[in-house]
Order: sequence, then C-alpha cells, then structure tokens
Amino acid sequence: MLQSSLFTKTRKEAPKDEVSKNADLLIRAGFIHKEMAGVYSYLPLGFRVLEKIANIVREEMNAIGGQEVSLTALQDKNVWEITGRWNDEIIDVWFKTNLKAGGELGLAPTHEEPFTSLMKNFIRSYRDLPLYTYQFQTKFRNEIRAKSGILRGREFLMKDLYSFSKNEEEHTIFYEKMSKVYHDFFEKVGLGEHTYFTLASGGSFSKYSHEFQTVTSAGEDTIFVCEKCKMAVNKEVREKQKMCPHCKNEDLTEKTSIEVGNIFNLGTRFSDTLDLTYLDDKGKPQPVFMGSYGIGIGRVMGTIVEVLADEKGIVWPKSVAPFLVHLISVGESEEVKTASQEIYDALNAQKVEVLFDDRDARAGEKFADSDLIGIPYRIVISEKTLAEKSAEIKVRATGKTEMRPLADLKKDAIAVLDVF
RNA sequence: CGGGGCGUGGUGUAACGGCUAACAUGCUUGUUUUGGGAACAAGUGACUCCGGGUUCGAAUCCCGGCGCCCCGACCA
Repeated sequence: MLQSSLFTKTRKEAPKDEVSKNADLLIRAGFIHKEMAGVYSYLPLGFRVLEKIANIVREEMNAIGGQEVSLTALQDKNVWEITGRWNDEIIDVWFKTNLKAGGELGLAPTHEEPFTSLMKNFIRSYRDLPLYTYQFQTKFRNEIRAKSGILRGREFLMKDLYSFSKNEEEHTIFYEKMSKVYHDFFEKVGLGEHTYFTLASGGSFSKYSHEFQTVTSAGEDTIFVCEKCKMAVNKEVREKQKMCPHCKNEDLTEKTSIEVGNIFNLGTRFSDTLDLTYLDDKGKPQPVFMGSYGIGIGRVMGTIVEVLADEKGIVWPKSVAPFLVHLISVGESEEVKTASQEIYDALNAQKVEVLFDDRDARAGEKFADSDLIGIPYRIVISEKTLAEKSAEIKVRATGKTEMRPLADLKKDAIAVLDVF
C-alpha cells in the first residue's frame, strides 16, 4: 500500500484525554479513533492488525474442530430470564432497550444463552457430541468505568467458543486441549513469555476457571506467578487454592497483569436451565456438558502495544503487524524514485505485505513515523544505498541495521529478511 | 457508584473579571533544503462544551447540564 494514499496521518501529540500507552500510540500512529469513552473505531492500519489477530485465532479454533458461526448481538430477553441473567443485579453491564412494537431486548454482553438455546435445535443424540462452535462478535458491556484505551471498552470484538460434550470426562479432554491452543496463540502473537496460565475464580459459573494473564503495568488484575512452572494464581482465589503441587509460597511473585483470555467449565449450568439434553446410547436423556472460551481480540492488540512498545513507538510482532515491510524512499532523485518503485513492485509480486512511504517528506519525518507505526522491517532506499546497489534493512524490534543488495530483495525478499 | 482533576482553532498549551482570545504544531502556497520530526515568507483555522445567572464588562466568578481522564469499588 502507498502511504501517500493512506488517509490516516501520524501525530506528534496524542489527545490529552488519553493517558494509557496503548491508546496514545495507537491514536498517534493512526490505528484507531476514539468515538467516546470506551468506544473506538479501527482505521486501516488498526483494522489490519485486528484481522491478523482474529485470523490467527481462527486458524487455531478451526484446527481443534471449531465451527465458525455468527450469532446476533441483539438479544431476546426470554432466554436470559430463564437462566436468571436478564437481572441487572446478576449481569450489571447490560445495554437494554425497547422495541418500538413493544418488548424489551438487550445487546449481548456474552453468548452462553443464545448458543445453548441454538443447540437445542441441533443436538439430539450422543452421536452429535462433542461439538465446538465459535464466533467473532462485538460484545457490548455497559462498564461503569471504561478505561485504559482499548483494554476495557464498552464495545469490543471477542472470540467466544462454546464446547458441548457428553460428560465431564469428554469436556476435560477438550478443556486441556484448548489450554494448549491458547498457549500457542499467545506465543504466536508475541505475548508468550509474558503470559501465564492462571487459576482464577469461576465467577457465577463454577468454583474455578482459568485465565491467561499477561504481565503489564497497564493491567488491572493481581496475580501470583511461579516462574518454575510458568503458572499463576489470581489474587481473587489466592487464599482458597494453591495453584499446583510443586509450587511453594516462596516461589511466587506478585505481578500486575491483564486477562487476555479465559476458559470456563460451565458444567450443566446452562443445559440444565435451558433444557439442552441428548439421548445417550441407552436412549436416556442426559444434560450436555459445556465450556466457554474467550479471547478479547482488541484487548490482545492493546496488550501487545503495552508490552512490546518502546520509547519511539509501537513494535509489532511479525504475526500481527499491519505490514511486514515499511519501504522508505529518501530523497527525490529519479534514481531513488525508480529504484524504490521497483522494489515496491517486486515485494508486491512476491506477496510481501508492504507499506511504501512514497511521500515527499524528509528522512527524519519518515523514520520517526516508521518507528511510531512499528512495522517489523524497514527498508530504506536512498542515493547512499543505491551507490552500493543496495537497500538498508532495519529491524524495528532490535534496531539492527544492515545493507543488502537490491538484486537479492528482488529475487526473494523473504529469504533476505528471514536472516535477521 | 464514591473521590479527585479537566473541557479554549484539527492537536497540544496560554491568557489578572477589561484592547481584535495568544503561542506552538498541523494544514495551504512559494522559495531554499533533503539520512532522524528542516528554514524563511505569506495564508488558513475558535460563537472559549451547552444553558442560565452575577457584572458596565465573563474564556475567567456562580448555578445546572453534558462530556473526558485518573484513583477506588466493580469486572458476567
């Protein structure tokens, strides 16, 4: 993509009402736009990142047998009244409104009820189970206090998967598989070494649940981490439960963190109340055993910014970066223009995602913008580099800089970049 | 929801109750520049959040509303 055609521009200063690092950088670099407290729009660069993250999740969910669907955000209150969760005292983040024709509805803050209810139409026999289904959906939560940029918003994109199993045994097998998949996911998006599998409260669902907590000062949870086994326990259940047999109290260190994913054992809480049953091999009705598994896509994006950014700007991991390469032409000579256009064309031909800063701007401004936007590889072409028939390659994360022949980039850019 | 802070050109800031609301940045045009946010010049851009009130006079003081941020509580 040509940067000159990108409608967003970088800014030197963030609006004063943004204090959090993620919103500050994402707004200055042009990834997001704030509509109101806790509500952000995603602009071209930001949307690309969001999609990258979602696609990684999608691959993982498909790989363990998830079937993607898209349920509605508008919710009929009836099914929620059956489970008792239409009550504002039980779920205090409802956005509710009235239909003009009469009747009350709400914007889904989560989707246990509609998924359970939906499956009553499709689950009949033990042969139908287990079954896993998921979606990417905008969730609406009327948070009393939105905060920390895109980390806690009132409207946000979430992946939620629901598992339907015959019994607890079958459920546990999947639950553990999902834990592993979540680990892989956080590894892939660059948060692996900061993210801990954490024992936490099960809320209204069950005694315990598991969260994936990323250590960052921008977080709002407190966890106790054991580096030995890479696990943690949330403060909320700290007194009640030790996290694992080989962790001693003195091994644990207290950290501030943010919940980037969670997995819940729902048991038969929803299938009992909503009457979701199947016939077992003896023809007897049994309640379906359920689980739910969430990942906040926007929150993961914000967390990546919080954890990996440096004083110059954002640092995207390759897996989620809006582009792999930021191509920058320095100088306005015909040679530079021609050479950078050729490299741009060559990268596109090789299906390398590239943002080409073709603007008529000075080097300093382009470099500063590039650092702010945080694309993994920067390739600079100037009269200096052309004198050596080369381009300068700089790695955003490490600052490592080296020259590489133009011919090599034209032949196979990925091979050239992979060395770094 | 309790506490605190704050609303002024697109953005960041300034202005004692008193001149045509200032400065920086951005944007436009021109000249000169061209490897780390260039220089000069000329432009552009604000009913000072909204509504009342006090006053000869309000961005400034008072009341009400709306909005934003932070701390705490809360977080299915």
